[in-house]
Amino acid sequence: MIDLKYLQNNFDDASTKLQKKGVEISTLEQLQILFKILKKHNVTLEAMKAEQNSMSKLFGQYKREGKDISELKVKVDANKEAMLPLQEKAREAEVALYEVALAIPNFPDDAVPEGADEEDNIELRKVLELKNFGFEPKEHWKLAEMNGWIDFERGVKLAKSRFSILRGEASRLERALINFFLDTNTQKGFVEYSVPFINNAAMLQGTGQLPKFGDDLFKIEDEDLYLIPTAEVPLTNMYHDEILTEQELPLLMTGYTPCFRKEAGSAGRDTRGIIRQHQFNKVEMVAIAHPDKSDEVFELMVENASDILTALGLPHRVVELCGGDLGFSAAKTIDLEVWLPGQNQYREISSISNTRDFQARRAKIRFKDGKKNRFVHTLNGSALAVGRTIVAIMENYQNEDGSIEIPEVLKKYM
RNA sequence: CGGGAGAUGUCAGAGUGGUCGAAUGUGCCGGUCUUGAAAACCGGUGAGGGUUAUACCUCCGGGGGUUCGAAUCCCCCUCUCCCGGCCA
Repeated sequence: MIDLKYLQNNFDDASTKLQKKGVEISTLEQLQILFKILKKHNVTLEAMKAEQNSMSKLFGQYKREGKDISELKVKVDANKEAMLPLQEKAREAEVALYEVALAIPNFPDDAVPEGADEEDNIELRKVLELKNFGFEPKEHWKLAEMNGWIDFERGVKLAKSRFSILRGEASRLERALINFFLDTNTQKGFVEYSVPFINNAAMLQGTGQLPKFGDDLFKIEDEDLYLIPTAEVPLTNMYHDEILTEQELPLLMTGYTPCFRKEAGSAGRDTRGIIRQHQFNKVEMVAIAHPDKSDEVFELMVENASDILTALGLPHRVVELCGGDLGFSAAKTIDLEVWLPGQNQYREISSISNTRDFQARRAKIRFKDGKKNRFVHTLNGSALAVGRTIVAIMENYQNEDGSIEIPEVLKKYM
């Protein structure tokens, strides 16, 4: 959630920033009004409560001393009655405020490039030369068929479209990649976790998926539970509603989980192959950092993900997202896009974001800065998306006859 | 899933309608004593919000109710432990 006090005191600046993310000024004006109303109600209500408390204390004292209480009772009853409608109003104001506030995206950093969509993203650098195949490289779904690596039809039979089955060597490759990623991340200082793949609604609100993006989530029937769309949710929310010490920051975490997404708005996109599935595996990095240090941690995460691709011999480019392409929670995002020769294009394989204090505010993750509690910064990034790495290996390591080499660094894992 | 017990400050643990934000012990901080430490003794010490700082509000697992007033009474939920069932 954005800092409502900041919005209150720097309205012009805040609204300029949020226009980069397509937020209407009228929405922000409404939010500002709701915030003022709630504050006003709370101030009067607190004063009335204080009055009520002191009269109640007197009440007990009178009784002990055997004094007459009838007059006091009239006053106390009147005050109580006067509070009721105000309490109701304050409650309504709070509900209305949060309904709007929870749907407002994060401020982009000042340095984030202007732009409307991915066309305006900035390529920072390319890593590794593209390979010259000397023949027409095939797309991964063609290679999957030739090698018997992916069973698309039976995956659909078991669940529905956008589910698939990896077979034999492909399945082993997936297992090898997960281990390779986790080992690499651990060497960089990230602590490995195995977490629940189902989280409750409060956690999904903490990282920003709820309430606005519930349509993208698989919900457990009759329960307050959802399949996680990314390990970012459980890893970040491990510290939900906690106050950390400054010494334990930064907390660097990594974990492998399957991810479940409805892909509600993606009908017709990437329908062939396993680029876009309802269930996919991912190894995630999450960091909880001191606000003054989160930029350093961000660089570490980008470098780590890029190094993994380099170790796998996969050409890729590093792209900074423009304001219009930033996700809901992100203040800044760098995508790593891997080269897919079969598709003749770069495709996202990792996305690393600094959410600053946006998620920390929602999830109430703070640290002790002297006597004061301050919000931490939270960061997340893939290292890496496993399914898409398999695609990239298939397309980049294919031979003319359709056979696929295994990258050198993975051989000890196979 | 069935039966029983429980949830209070760092921890342990009292408190069954007002003087309770909460006894006592423990831990922690400071002091006395000591060459130094330990022990002993004395003093201080819960959390969140809010404020420049005070005031003030909230918090005894969570939510609702009764009452002028709730840790304490009533209802619902969650979690933990024990017993039984089922089970990887």
